[in-house]
Amino acid sequence: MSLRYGLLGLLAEGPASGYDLTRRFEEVLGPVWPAQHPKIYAELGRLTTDGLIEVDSYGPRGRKAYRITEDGLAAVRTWLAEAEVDHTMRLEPLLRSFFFWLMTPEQLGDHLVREQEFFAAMARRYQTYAEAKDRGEYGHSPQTQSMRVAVEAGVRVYEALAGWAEWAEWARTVPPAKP
Amino acid sequence: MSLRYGLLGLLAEGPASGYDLTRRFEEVLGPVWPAQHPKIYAELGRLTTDGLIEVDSYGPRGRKAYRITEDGLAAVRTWLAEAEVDHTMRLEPLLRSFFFWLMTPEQLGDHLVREQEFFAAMARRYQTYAEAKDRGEYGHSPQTQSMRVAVEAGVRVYEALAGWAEWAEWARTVPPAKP
DNA sequence: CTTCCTCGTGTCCCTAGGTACATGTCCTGT
DNA sequence: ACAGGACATGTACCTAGGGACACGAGGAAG
Repeated sequence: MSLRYGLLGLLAEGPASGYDLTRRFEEVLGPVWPAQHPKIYAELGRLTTDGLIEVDSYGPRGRKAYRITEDGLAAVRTWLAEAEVDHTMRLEPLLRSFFFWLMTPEQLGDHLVREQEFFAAMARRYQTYAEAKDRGEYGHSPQTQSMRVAVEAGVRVYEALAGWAEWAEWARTVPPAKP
Repeated sequence: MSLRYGLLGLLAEGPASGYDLTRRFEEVLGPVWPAQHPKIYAELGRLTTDGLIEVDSYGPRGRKAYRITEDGLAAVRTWLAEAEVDHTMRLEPLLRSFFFWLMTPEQLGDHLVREQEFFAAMARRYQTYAEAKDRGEYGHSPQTQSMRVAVEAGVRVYEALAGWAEWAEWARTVPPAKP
């Protein structure tokens, strides 16, 4: 159901085509909620049938821009305010960490360094966005303020994971003193 | 594919039944990789066919304990060492944050407080595990050391999210000074 | 002795996610 | 003139996830 509300949420900002939404999903929402174009086009069809969105305009190359309806706006708002938050976090790197003891020290060292670098790079990337937003590069609309909040989450979570990988590498190299 | 390797990883620690594995998944791996029993039993069947696990013993009430084979152990090790890490993180609370601007201030305040409490409680829960492990309550086997590393990730990520929710609430109440 | 809970295995089916395939258009640079 | 890339929409199909349904056995407490 989250894809549905993700699309409605994006359309609440203004009309957009399936192609636009696909790009926004991969650029913006990608890391927290991946969605490929086949799913998006299919869901747009269903949303239209349900009257939550409607075609706003037709453009070149068969482009169809959709607009959110009153019902659609009400539906996202209800979801945000009333639907229970799903806190499950599916994170393969953490699943793997349960099985680190099956790796050789060299493999593990390698792995942790690469993971640390990956997470640190992601943290920096979000940090850059955050700074651009704080300089006002994207304006001060409510939407960009929400975006800023989301970006902050990215910075903090990726920094936490980078710190964790570093700590794990340290804990591996310097094992706790045995009594 | 991760469920498959999750099961193999758990079986690498010793024989277990589908029921055991279901409980370990929901107690231990649950927050990072949920799996329900129907999927687990089905995957155990496939793993047996592929010769990666075999039946270790039969118990009361039709209980079947499985044991990992040499091939199975090799398969997890290969996965850990060679398979590309999937970094996608599917996190509904962060998806929602992109759409905070659609909520009323009261709804958002409420939501953020509840989220902050949830994440803080999770962080405390993992902190408790971590402390118990550091006191040596679960021994010092390689498996528990890996578990300790995984738990540390839980503590750090949930603390980061709790801090984020608190920051968001603060940023909401005290908006940045406009130039 | 019976009731109830936990243990224990499994099927069915619907929805969601993801890859591959298919097709056509407009614009830009050479 | 034409080649290549970005724009744009869609179908088909396979796998993964998750809830509902189904059934039965063993053990503990009353």
